[in-house]
Formats: sequence, structure tokens, C-alpha cells
Amino acid sequence: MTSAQNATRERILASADQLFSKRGYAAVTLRDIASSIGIKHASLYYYAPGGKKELYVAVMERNFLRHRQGLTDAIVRAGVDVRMQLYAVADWFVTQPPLNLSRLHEADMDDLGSDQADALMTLAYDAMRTPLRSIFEPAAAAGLVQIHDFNVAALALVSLLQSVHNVPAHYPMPVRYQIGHTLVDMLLDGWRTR
Amino acid sequence: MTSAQNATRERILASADQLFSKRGYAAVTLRDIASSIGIKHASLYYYAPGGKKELYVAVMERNFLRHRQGLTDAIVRAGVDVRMQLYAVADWFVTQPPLNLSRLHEADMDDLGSDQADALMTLAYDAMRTPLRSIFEPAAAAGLVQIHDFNVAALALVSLLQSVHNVPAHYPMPVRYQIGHTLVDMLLDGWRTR
DNA sequence: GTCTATATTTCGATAGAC
DNA sequence: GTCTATCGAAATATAGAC
Repeated sequence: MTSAQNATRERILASADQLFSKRGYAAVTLRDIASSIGIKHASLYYYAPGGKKELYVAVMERNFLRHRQGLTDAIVRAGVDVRMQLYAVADWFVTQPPLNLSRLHEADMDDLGSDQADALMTLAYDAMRTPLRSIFEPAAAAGLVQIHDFNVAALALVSLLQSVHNVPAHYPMPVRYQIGHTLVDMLLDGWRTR
Repeated sequence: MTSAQNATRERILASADQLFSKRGYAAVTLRDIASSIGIKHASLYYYAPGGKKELYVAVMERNFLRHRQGLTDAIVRAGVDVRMQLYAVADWFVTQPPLNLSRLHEADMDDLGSDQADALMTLAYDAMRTPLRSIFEPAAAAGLVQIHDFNVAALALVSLLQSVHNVPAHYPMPVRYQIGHTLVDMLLDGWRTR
């Protein structure tokens, strides 16, 4: 496989990622993906002989692994303070396309085989849980936070932070970062007055 | 219009609501809706001459109005305590199909006219904001909670509570209610130790 | 590697029998 | 009111030229 092959496949996967993440499996056509990078849809079968399903699975695997790596790196760079680590997590999700876990296992997975769907969902959940556990576990051990179930907390944090993608489209990036930090503050400090 | 007409239209809208809410606009076909209530898809045009789009808009308007009414009633029944009111909100969302606001305005709305899409999104956001403001406003005025932006708080709460739909499918209802209450406690009390 | 051309299926929608 | 039959458009996928 030449590097030119890899480059084209890379452009395909990157564009498909944007489209699938935004609209979901059913609402994206192979012609959408192909035209977004200036080729015809039939050419996609040269890079993904399995067709739309193979493309979707490949894209989502990449997607989840990127999240896992991106979150891990962001947390490490943020230092040892829990709030700064969670700000870094929020910043990461602001820069990423929406991660619609609910749509993922309620709709998109119906078009895949159940074994492939299970494997993908496990990959997705691990991509969130593993990095976030590296925040929760030391903080809980040090008595800084009180979290009973790390898995529920991880899903809750991810679900909460996705609401930054629900603000009107014209909101500029700086405001989106600000909202992300506000959401973290909510979860960390709580609404109740102390 | 006879009552039999209304009854059939009711069955259509109810089933379409389940399907659209679960899979989204693009992934649901008129044949899916029709076969789910034992009729042929051509018969749907007798009740919705405007076709799929009209059916979707009608279903979603109903959906949002039901949420608005259901939330309002649940909050009133819960009494005056903020935590009990928020538990009632959590219980409501546990019993309802997933409310995927992100998919709504990132994917489903692309298939509608922009004016109709704007009207629907406004209806959706008001259905959440208005009932929740009746919790936030008195509680904030009494100094019980500290919330800077009611709109951000409302979207955050809804987004957070949707994570109860992300747990494995085999989780029984009592556990789902429990998780909903745990999510409310998280947001109310915060993770940070006091 | 990318294209054109086409096969096959499925969708939304309409016409008309009953 | 509900059906069968069918249309036209669009989707996935394949075949083969270049």
C-alpha cells in the first residue's frame, strides 16, 4: 500500500467521520462522503470493498480510539488538579464533533450485525471510562470528590458535556469553551448552596 | 371527523412517535410506521396528506407538548422541595422515549424547511425551559440553589438525565429510576466533598 | 485509481378499485 | 377508509473501460 493510498483513505475516513458523527448512519449516503472529497461514490469501494457498513465501522473505531487517546493526553497535560483535568475534558469535547452515544446504540447499531454492534459499543464506552477513571480514582482516594459509581459518573459527564453542541449554531468558539467550563463547575460544585 | 378516524390517527401518531424518537427521521420509513399498526403505507396518506414530513412535524409537536405537560404535572405533584421536584423530572424522562435534542437539530432538522425547523426547535426548548424554570426560579430566590443561567441549567439537566437511556438494555426499570435519582443528586450536591 | 454505466432494491408518493 | 399497483427518484453495489 502506497502512501498516496493511505492519504486518500485518510481523507475518506476523516470526512466520513464528520458526516456520520453529525447526521448518523442512515442519513449519510456514500455520495455525500464521496462528493465531500471530490470523487465519485463508486471509487469508495476501492478503499472499502465492504461498502457503507465497513466504512462506518472503520470510521467509528477510529473515532473512539481518537477520543480515548485525545482524552488521555488532555488529562495528562492538565496536571493534577481535578477541576483543571475536567476543564481539559470539556475542551476536548468542544473541539470534537458531537458524540451521540444515545443515537449510537438506539439507532445506528440496528443496521449492523449484533456482534459487531456489541464490540463497537464496548469500544465506545471504554474510550470514555478508561481516561475518566484516571481522574476519578485518585481524586476519590484522596477524598477530594465523592463518587459512588465511576461508570455512571463517566457516562453522566460525557452526556452532560454534549449539551455544548445544543447551543445555537452562531455561538463562537470562546463562548463554547466557557459553557463547557460552566458545566464542569456545575457537576463539581453542585447547584445547592453550601 | 368521526371518533374512529381520530382513533386510527392516534394509533399512527403514537407509533410514529416511538419510531421517530428512537431512530430519527431518516432511519424511519413510512412502511415501518404503517406495518407497526397493521396497515399499508399508502393508507397513511389518508391521515397525513402531506406525507412523511407532515407526519414527523405533527408527531414532534405532540411529543414536545406532552413533555411540557408531563413535566409541569410531575413537578406540581412533587410538592415544594427542590430535590423531590428534580426526582420527579428524572422519573418522567425515565418513562419517556429518549429525547435526543442533539440529533434533533443536527440531523433531523436538515430534512425540513428552515422556518418549520426553527419553530419546532423553539417548541422543544420551551417545553424544557418553562417547566424547569418553575423549579429554578423559586429555589434561587429562596437562596436554596445557585444557578447563574437558567437556560444553560435546563439544557444541562435534560442532557444529563438522558444518560439513563445509555445503560445496557437489560437494566430493569427500578434500577433506571435509581440511576435517575443518582444523577439528580450529582447535580444538586456536586462531586466535590464539602 | 478513478471513472461511466448499469443492475437491484427501497423509498416516498400517486392513481384508482373496492 | 383501506387496499393493490405502479411510478419516479435515490440509494447501495457491481462491472468494466481507461
